[in-house]
Amino acid sequence: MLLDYAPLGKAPTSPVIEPVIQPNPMIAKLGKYVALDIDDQAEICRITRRRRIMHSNDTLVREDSKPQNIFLIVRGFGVRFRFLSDGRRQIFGYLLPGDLCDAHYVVSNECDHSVGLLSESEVAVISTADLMSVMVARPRIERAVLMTVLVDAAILRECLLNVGQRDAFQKLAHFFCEFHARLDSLGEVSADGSYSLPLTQIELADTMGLTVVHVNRMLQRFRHEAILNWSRRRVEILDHDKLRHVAGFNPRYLHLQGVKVEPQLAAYGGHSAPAASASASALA
Amino acid sequence: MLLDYAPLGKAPTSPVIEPVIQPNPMIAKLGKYVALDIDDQAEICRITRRRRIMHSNDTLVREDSKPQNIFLIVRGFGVRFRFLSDGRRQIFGYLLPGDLCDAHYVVSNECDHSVGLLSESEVAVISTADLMSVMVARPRIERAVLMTVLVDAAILRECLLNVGQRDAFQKLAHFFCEFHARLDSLGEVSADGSYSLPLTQIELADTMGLTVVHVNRMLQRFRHEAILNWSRRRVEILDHDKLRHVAGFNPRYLHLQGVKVEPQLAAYGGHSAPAASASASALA
DNA sequence: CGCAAGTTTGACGCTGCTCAATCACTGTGG
DNA sequence: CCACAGTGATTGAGCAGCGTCAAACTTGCG
Repeated sequence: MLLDYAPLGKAPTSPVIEPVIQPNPMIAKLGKYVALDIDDQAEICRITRRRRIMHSNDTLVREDSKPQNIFLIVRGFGVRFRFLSDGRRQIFGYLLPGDLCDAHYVVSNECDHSVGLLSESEVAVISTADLMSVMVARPRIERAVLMTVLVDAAILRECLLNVGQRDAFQKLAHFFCEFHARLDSLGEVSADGSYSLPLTQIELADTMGLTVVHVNRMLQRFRHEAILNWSRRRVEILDHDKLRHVAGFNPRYLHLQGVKVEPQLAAYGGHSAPAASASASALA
Repeated sequence: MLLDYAPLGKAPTSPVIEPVIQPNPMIAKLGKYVALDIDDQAEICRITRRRRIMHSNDTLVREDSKPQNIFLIVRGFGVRFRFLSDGRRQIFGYLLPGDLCDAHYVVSNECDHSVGLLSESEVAVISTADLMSVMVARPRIERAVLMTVLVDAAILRECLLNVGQRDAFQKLAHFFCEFHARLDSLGEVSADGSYSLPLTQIELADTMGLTVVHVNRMLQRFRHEAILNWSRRRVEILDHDKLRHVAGFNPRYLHLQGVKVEPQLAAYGGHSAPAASASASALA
């Protein structure tokens, strides 16, 4: 459901999409939930201007630290996780372009988990103070952030269901379905249905509460049953129906439904000069 | 027990603490995160005025339905859960007095899970339209709702860690620690450290992804090791240190820290000076 | 080229599941 | 007042899914 805030800018003079200055994945993401007006978009551009290129295995946020900054994934792939004292690790979820990592510090600036990167990534560095003041000044942005947090929670619930109730084979099937859906909505799935996933089997194991050895055996089973092929950081889905069936997958919880944005629109969901934005009109 | 006085009649007697006539668990809860002014509180009272007494096993929200109302637990005990097609059930969490069930419908009014009651409960019935408009009109309330959603997500992450990484004995230990902490912050733990928990072993099993049989055996082990006693819907902690040690429990994720409110203050909105100024400065 | 990280394989064993029966408690109706 | 049913708790025997340990192999990278 989208809130119908009236855009404050003047009405569009033509249905033609305005020229775009800067593609901004945060606008693309938040715009899925709330129709942002031109000033909202400008503010988002402003606070996400500071960019940094970071590398695989870099840590964005360390557990127990009190960061002054919040990060946004612009390009790349992040993980949320926590270690137990005995070395076991639970992965809580993955961050894709447009994902904020994370709004959580608004509650308490002490982190209850770490965030790392799984590939070379471009991140926007947002000062917490900036984000806070923008959220106070621009209710639509606060609402959109609330929405993303709610969707994250839905993903987390699904993950809990997965880890708690399904067997190893089903867990993996569900995992691959989820990433297919999420990456597809970002336009990151190739025409042949394959997608790149920069994880190791260790991450898969730590996501589902399994061991690497067992994950490996299940992957072999997927290959053997001609359902799916995982190799060199790429997932190739051979039989999507069978995969969905094994997983019992229902993408509803991802809340990607009607709002799948065309790749070029998503990329250009950014700051446009005088009139209503592409994403706002797509959502009206 | 909870009567519906209008709080507007009395003026604040001091510049810091604005007395609230009516004990309202939603105010108590939201007030932990954001300093609500007297008008915020009045609005909350207004939208939570419609009350209903409901029974154990009643369903508040059914998966796939499109509810027009959001419920708030005033007194009692709720569960969030979802069934899989083969009858397995995952419990996502429990709702205690003050908990909203749930803000989730703000994103999409279709529910991805059900909510039921585990004891006779008093619930406030809030129309989604009311909640939405109050959140738009009163940014502090929206912020506070965002906070509660973030805390819920933190609880969910901890639960995932629990289910994914710990063995059955540790899972249960952690569960009992969490409820000790949450109920303690509501003043629901007796002096001897015991608390009432209206669940069956079936619920415990469906919470941790175990079978009833195994849960039962673990409970016997807790008894045998003189750590904890579970009988007739009551948890009696015999050795709190040992329990915490087994669980590896760190209550940080609950975000109950400084803000633990004295029972009588909780009734009055938790609006004590230091906590209020702390969260107020966060908003400034 | 050589090392480190990740993947794959095999043997073995434990944690937790399945199935199935019995027991305890509570509320119901005759 | 008791028979009865329904729900939950408890027990036992047997077993399998997944973990552990250990080693070999493969890939990527400096």
